[in-house]
Amino acid sequence: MPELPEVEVVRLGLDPVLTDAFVRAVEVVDERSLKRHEGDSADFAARLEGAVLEAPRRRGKFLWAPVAGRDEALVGHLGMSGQLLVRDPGAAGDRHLRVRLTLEGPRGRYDVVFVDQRVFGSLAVDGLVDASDAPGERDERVPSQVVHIARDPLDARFDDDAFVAGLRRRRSPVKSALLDQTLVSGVGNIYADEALWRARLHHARGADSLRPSKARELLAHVRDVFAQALVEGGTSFDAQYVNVNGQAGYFAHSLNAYGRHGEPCPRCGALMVREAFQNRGSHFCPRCQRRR
DNA sequence: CAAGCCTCCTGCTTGC
DNA sequence: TGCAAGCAGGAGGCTT
Repeated sequence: MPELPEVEVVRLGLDPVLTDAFVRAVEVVDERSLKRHEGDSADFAARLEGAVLEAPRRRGKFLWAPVAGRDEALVGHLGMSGQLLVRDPGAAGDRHLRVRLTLEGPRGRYDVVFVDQRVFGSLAVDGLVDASDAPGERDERVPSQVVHIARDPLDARFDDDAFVAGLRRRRSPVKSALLDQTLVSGVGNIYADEALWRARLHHARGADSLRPSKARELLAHVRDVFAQALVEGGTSFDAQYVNVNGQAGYFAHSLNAYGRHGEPCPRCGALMVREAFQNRGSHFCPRCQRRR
């Protein structure tokens, strides 16, 4: 499931293809993939055709490429199963192709296709609005549908103190707080379980019961696991997540908690457990992640 | 107003 | 063997 490291791998792959690229054609194969676009597919295409795109940005799991000279951007979210792939022009064979962009850029002619099995992801053209949160800050504009998303821990302007304070104000399980994109963005079910395992925290532990030092430690683990996953190209299961060239990342081999139920804890050897938690699965070690 | 549940969706896995 | 229920989960809307 694409979380921050996977989305960042996609952004890095799109950068040379999208930056300064002219949009020659837009083909919407499945309108459901535009559910976050305000107009219809004709409007979506009209706003992009003839436009020039700027370098792709990311906040949390949202990606966008500003349209040069306009106050709007092409926005993408991969949802559960979305992929943005770079293909040769006119290439066929993508089973769940939803949208195709035909581009002409400094690096050549490419199609960027949006492929999405489960249709939880989406593309849109959305207005850019000011999101500066520091005095004197300039050019901090994000799509309107991203305004409520918090900065992610790899953002240079992420405020560690505000995160620690915000986390400890929550009267919810600590995992719920980690998954709340308005507190910290980019964390999904996999990396939440990994960070909690590294911090030896039980997912249901009350966020407000964490000492500031523990909250800070948890944030450091989120950063570490993100950074390591990014280096390893992200986490891939069954080719569900891939980079823009269709290649799988190999961080799945480095997971310590997620999907490891029934196996020994890599730290203490106790059998890992999977437990239903808020409509998802939580994977943890019952010995070194005590609820207290 | 925060917290948590439900829904969107498809394909693979499980169970009868 | 075949079919259907179960399961996976990001995000936003809705309820409590």
